[in-house]
Amino acid sequence: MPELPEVETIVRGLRDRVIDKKIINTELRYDKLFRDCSGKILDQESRDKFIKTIENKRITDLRRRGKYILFQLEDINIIVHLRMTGKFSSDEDVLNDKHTHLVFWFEDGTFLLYNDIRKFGTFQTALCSEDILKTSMSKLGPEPLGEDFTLEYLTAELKNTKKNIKAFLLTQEKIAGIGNIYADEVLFFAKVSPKRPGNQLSDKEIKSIHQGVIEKLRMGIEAGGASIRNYVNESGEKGNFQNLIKVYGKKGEKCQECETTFITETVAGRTSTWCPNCQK
DNA sequence: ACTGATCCCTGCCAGC
DNA sequence: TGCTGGCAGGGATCAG
Repeated sequence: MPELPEVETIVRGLRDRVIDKKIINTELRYDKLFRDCSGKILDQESRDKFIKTIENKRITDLRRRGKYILFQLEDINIIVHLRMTGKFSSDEDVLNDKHTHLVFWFEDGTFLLYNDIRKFGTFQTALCSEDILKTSMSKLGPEPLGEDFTLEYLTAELKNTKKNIKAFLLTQEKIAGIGNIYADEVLFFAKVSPKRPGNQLSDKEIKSIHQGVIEKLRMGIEAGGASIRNYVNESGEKGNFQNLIKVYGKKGEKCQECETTFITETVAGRTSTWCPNCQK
């Protein structure tokens, strides 16, 4: 599942491939893919209109914000969220795959396709900059690898919440880009149980969580993401972070630090795995 | 302020 | 073998 490091890997790989390319045709095969800025599925008329609007536009920029990918097409924006299984590819073998839902054809004969087995991914259209402000992307909290994610910020937010730390880490409005894998890994790193309320964490624990967020996400990017299930980057390559995972998904396995058997339970509505001995 | 359920969707796996 | 049911998962949304 693409989280910040996976999305970052994809965007880095895609930039050279699509920036400055002019779209001459948009082949949409799944009616529910496009949404408006509030997330509502576009009806046929709006869809057709939008596709017409981006015809002959150039992709002028491609950026990541949290887990979102922002395509800038001159004056128009498309905000993509890959959710669980969304992928971009330029592989001809995938063109006719039954899960390929969109193909952008470029002037130079190349193409970019979007493939998504579970169809959870979304393409939000933002026709003007005011539209962007209405999307959930603009409600995101600080980038965890940016300068706004300071220890002071994290401390203030955590002291002020009764929410358990796992739920907090997954709240995109507080920190952008963390999902279930990196949340579990960060908490193992920080030796904190996912169930601990934010306002009961010590300064030392908050510092470890802060450090863990930065360290684990950096490791994830460096490894080219985590290929759990079927994540591959824009070139169809797997990442390596799955080999560096210490706790996520290791139900019934033993902690490599202390040999205690991990606990797996639903916390914050997500399957969570942790070491009851190391993580207090 | 926060929790929990529901929805979207398909692949996969266990059980019969 | 082939069916069925349950589960996984991000995030929006809504009820409590």
